Amino acid sequence: MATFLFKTEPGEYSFADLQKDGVTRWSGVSNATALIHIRTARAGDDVLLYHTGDERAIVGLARVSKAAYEDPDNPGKNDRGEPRAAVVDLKPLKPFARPVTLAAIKADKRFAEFALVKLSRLSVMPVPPDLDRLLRAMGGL
DNA sequence: GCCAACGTTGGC
DNA sequence: GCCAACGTTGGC
Repeated sequence: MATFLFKTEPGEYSFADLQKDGVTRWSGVSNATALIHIRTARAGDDVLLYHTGDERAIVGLARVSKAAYEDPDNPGKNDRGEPRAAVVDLKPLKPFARPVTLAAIKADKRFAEFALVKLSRLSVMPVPPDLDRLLRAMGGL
């Protein structure tokens, strides 16, 4: 099972909103690289939710409850026959006991090659298993 | 508010 | 196909 990191602007949709909703369709990803990653998401995969803007921290753990599918509100295929706009359904698992800040991640050399650090504009990225374990430990999970 | 680091668009 | 101009994201 894979783990991903999804970014969100908490003023638009926060982990608390996800907890309130119970399940949500994660739509609006338009960046080509982010779409490549989200298309690989399967039911049961985990998602670390990161708040951009003022918070800049991983705040919660969520789970993919429905694998990547074509966004019904933005249908169409790309030239490889994949959904042009891919979405997943996401449900909350639990908030981090301690949010893991971007500053803490950047301060740790083990994260030097992590996409969150290297590709600051990428909104959906895979989390390697070793970094996944580290982040959960740092977050008090 | 600024701007670095991208991605996208359109003229050629 | 190249690249200048423009737009966007998100950290600072």
